Amino acid sequence: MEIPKQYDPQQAEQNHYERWEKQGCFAPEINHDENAPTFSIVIPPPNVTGSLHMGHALQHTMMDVITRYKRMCGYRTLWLPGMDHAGISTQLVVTRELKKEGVSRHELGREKFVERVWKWKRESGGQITKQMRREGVSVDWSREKFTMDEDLSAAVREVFVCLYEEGKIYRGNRIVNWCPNDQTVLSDLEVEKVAQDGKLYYLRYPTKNGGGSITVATTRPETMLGDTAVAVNPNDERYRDLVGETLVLPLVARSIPIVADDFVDPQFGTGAVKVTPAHDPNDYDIGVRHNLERVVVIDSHAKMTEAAGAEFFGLDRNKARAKVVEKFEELGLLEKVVDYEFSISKCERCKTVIEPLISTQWFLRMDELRDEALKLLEQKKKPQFVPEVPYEKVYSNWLENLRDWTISRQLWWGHQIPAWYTSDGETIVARSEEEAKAKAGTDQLVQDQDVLDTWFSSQLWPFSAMGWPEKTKDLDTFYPTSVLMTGRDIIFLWVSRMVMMGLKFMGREPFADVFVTGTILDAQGQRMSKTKMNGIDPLEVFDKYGVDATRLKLASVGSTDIRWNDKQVESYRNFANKIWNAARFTLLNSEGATIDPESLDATSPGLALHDRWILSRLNATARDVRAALGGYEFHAAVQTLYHFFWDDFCDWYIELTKAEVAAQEASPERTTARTRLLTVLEQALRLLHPFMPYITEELWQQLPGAGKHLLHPAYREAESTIMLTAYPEVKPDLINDTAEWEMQAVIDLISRVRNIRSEMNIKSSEPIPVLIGSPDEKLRAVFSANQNQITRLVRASEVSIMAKSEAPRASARSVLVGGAEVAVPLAGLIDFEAERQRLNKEKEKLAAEAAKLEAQLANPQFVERAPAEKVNELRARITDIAQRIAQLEQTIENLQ
RNA sequence: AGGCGCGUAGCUCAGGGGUAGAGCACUACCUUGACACGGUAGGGGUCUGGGGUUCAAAUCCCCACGCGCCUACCA
Repeated sequence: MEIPKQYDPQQAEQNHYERWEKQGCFAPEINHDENAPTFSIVIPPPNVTGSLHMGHALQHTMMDVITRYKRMCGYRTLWLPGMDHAGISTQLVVTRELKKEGVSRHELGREKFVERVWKWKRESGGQITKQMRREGVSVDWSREKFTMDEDLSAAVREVFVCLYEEGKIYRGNRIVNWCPNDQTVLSDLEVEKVAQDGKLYYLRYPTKNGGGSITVATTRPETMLGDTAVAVNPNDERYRDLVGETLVLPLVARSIPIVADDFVDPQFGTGAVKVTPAHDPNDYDIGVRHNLERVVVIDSHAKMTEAAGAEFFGLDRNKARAKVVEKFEELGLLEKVVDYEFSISKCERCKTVIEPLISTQWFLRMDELRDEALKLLEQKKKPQFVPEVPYEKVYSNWLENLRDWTISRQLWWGHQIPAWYTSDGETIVARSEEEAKAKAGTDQLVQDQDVLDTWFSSQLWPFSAMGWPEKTKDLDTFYPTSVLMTGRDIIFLWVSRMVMMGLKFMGREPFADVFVTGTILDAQGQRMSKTKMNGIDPLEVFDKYGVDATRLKLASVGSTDIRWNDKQVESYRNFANKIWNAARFTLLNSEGATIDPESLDATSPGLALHDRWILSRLNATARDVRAALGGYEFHAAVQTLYHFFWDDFCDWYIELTKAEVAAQEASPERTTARTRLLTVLEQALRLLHPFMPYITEELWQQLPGAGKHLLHPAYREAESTIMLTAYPEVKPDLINDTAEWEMQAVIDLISRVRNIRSEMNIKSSEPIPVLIGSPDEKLRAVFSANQNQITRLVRASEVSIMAKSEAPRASARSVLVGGAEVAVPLAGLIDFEAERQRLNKEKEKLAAEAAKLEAQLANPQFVERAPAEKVNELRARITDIAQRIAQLEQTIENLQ
C-alpha cells in the first residue's frame, strides 16, 4: 500500500464534492426516515456581482459545520442557497461594461439594458457559486434561487400589493437621502456618517425694520439661498422679542420670518437656526410645523438651481458655498468662521456626499410591523440572538427608533414597482399589468419607472425562496428555519426586516436563532475592505493551506473580532497532516482488521487500560463537541477535537497500542488491537467531518470495512460516504473516571522519567533501569499492568515495581501521585549536591503551596461558608502534597 | 453626545468566582519503522491600573486609562 507521507489537500478537494452533489447527498430527500426531525438554513444570498471574501468563508464554514452535523445526527436537513440581484452594484457593473464599449445606459434604453444585465448574469454572474463549491458547502443546489427569478418576483409583487392595500405602502413627496452620483434615493441604512473637520460659519441676517440683525451658525452656507425662516427656541430670552419679526435674507432679498421652535438648542451656536426646508431633514420638519415655503436651490446633480439666483445658477454646491461666504464677507455680514468637527452623510457605496432633497418616492410604514417584531421578542424571546448580549439589545433598540423606509430606487435593474398611472393621474397597484388594466378599465397605463430597494426582496427570502405565495411542501417542512448565521452589519438591513415580513406574511418568525459571527480584521486590526486593498483572498488561503485547515481556523473564530494570521491556518494545516499520518499508520497496520463498532463496547474482551481510557476520551469528546455545537460554540468544539485527536489519540493511544498493533507476527490479539485502533480512528474522523469534510472523506473511503452498512439508518439507501454516517453518540457508561485517573498516573510516571532523561542528558537511545516505589497497592497494580508500555515509552532496560523503592543512592528521583517515587540509577552521573538542591527546590515549592492551602483551611469562615465539596477537595490536595513532601524528605535523606 | 465591547505569556486569542490555558514564537535534546507540517523535556504571566463585594476576584460591581465598534435630527 502506497500512502504519501504528506497530505495533499488539493487532491482530496477534487475527489469528492462533485460526487456528493451528484448523488444528492445535500438534498433533504436523501433522508428516508419519515419521522426525522428537520433542520433548515437559508443562506444569506451573496450579491450576484460578488466574489468570495473572508466574511463569506467564515459564515459558510459555520453554516456548513452545523448543517453537516445535523445531517449526521439524522435530521432532514436543508441548506438553501441562492443569490441576490443586488440592484445598484449590478447596474454599475453592467454600466461600466457598456462604457468600455462606448455605449451609455441611456443610449441603450431600459429594455435592452435589462436584457444586457440578464446576459451578464448568465455569463459572468455567480462566480461565487463555483467558489462556494470549493469551500465544500453542503447546500442543496437543486433548490438554488435568485431574487429576480419569476417566482420570487411574484412574491415581491404580492407583498407590495398587500401592503399597499393595507395602507402601509404609500407614495409621498418628502425629504429623502439623494445620491447625486448614483442618481437615486437611498434609505437611511445606506447612508454612512463620517466624521469630518469643517467650519462653522456665522452669518448675520438683518431685520427688515429697525436695523437690527440676528446671527445664525451653519456648516452649509450655500443652503442659505433657500432659507425661508430663522428659528429660535421659544424660551430663549435673547430672542423672545424678535419672534414674529421679519428678516431680509441677504443675497436674495427674500423676506423671511423668525419662528419659535422647540427643536432649537439655545446652547448651540448663536441659538438661532437658519431654516432651509428643502435641503435639510430637520429644517423640513420645522417647515412642516410652521408651514414654511420650500425653496429648492440645489438640484439632483448637486448644482444650484435657477431659484438660487442668476449669480449662482449652475454652480456646484461646493463652489456655491465659497461664493456665498465671499459675498457675506463683502457685505460685512460674515461674523466669524470657526473650526468645527461634524459628521457628514455619504453614500455607502460611492462615498459621494448625500444631498437631502424633496422628492416623490414610495415608503413603507414600519410602526405596526415593528410593534409585532418587538412583541415577538418580548413574549416569545424570538429570535434568540447568539450571543444574546449585546445583539438582542442592538436589535430591539433599533426597532424602537425605526422610521418609515424609502423603498423606491431610481434604477433599472430590480423589481419594477407594480404601480401604474392612468392619464388622469390615478394610481393603480396590481400584481400584473393585466390586473392593473382590468382594475383601471383602460389600456392607457404607464408603469412607475422606479424599482424596489434590493432589501425589499431580500426580506422575503426565508419564505419566497421556498415557493411562497404558493403553498409548498418545503414551506410546510422547513419554515421557520432553524438558525440564521450572519455578520452583525446586516442585523438592521436584513435580519429585522425578515422578522417583520415573516410575521406579517407567514404568521411566524423566519428563524428560531440568529447567530452573529465576528469580523475578521487584517493583521493590523483594520477592517478588510476593497478600497483599503487589505483583504485576504480565501481562495489563496485554500491554495496554500487547504480548505479543511482554513475551515478549522474560521470555525474557531466565534463571535468576537479577530486579526487574521496565516500562522494559525498553518498550524491547522499541520493538524490535517497529523490526521493523515495517524491514518497512514493505522492503514499500514490494518491487515486482518476491519471497522467494527462492537470492538468499542464496554463488554468487548481484552480491553487494556489504554483501551478503556481512549473509549472514555472518545465519548467525553463526543459529549463535549455535541454540547459545544448545541450552543454554537464552534471554537470550543474545535479545541476539544484538536486536543482529542492530537494529544489523546496520537500522542498516547497510538503509542500505547503500537506494540500490539505493529507486532510482526499475526495473532488474534494483534487483529483485535488493529480493529480497535481502526474503529477509534473511524469514529474520530466522523467527529471531525463537519469541520474537515475533505480529508475525513478521503481517508474514510480507504478504511477497511468502510461501507454502506455504516451509514446512519436514515440514509441506508445512499451511496457510501462519511457525510451520511451517524455522528458519534455519547455512551455515558464508557466515560470512565477510573480509567482516566489510572491513565493519568501512567502518563505522569512516563513524563517524570522522560524529564529525568532530559535533565540528566541521557541519550534516548540508551536504555535505563527504572525503579518504582509505591506504598499504594492499587497504584502498584496499575503500573504493573502497564509495565510493558512503560518500558517501551521510556526506553527502560527494566522496570521494577515495589512497595518501597530500593534504588541505590546514586539515582535521579522524582515524586509522583500518592507519594510514589520513581528512580533512575545513574552511578557516576549524579552530582549529589545538585540533586539535593533540585529536590529541595521542589519540596519548597510544594511546601509553599501547602502553606497557602493550609492557611485557607485554617480560616474558619472558609470551612463554614465554602461548599463542602470545595473544602474536601482542598483537604485531598493537602493530603497529596503532604505525601509528596514526605517522600521527598525521605529521598533527600537517602542522598546524605 | 449616548450605547456597547475589548484590554490575559513576545504575538494571535480561549477561559471566566475556588491549582492561570491553547496555537505560534523561544531554549535544549532527538532524523527511534505514522508524521521534522514530527517527537521529548523546558522557560515564560501582579490576567491594564485603583477601589469595592466575597471565606475566596483574572472572573462580579464602581472609577480611571488605552483601543475598537455601533447608534444619533444639534444647525
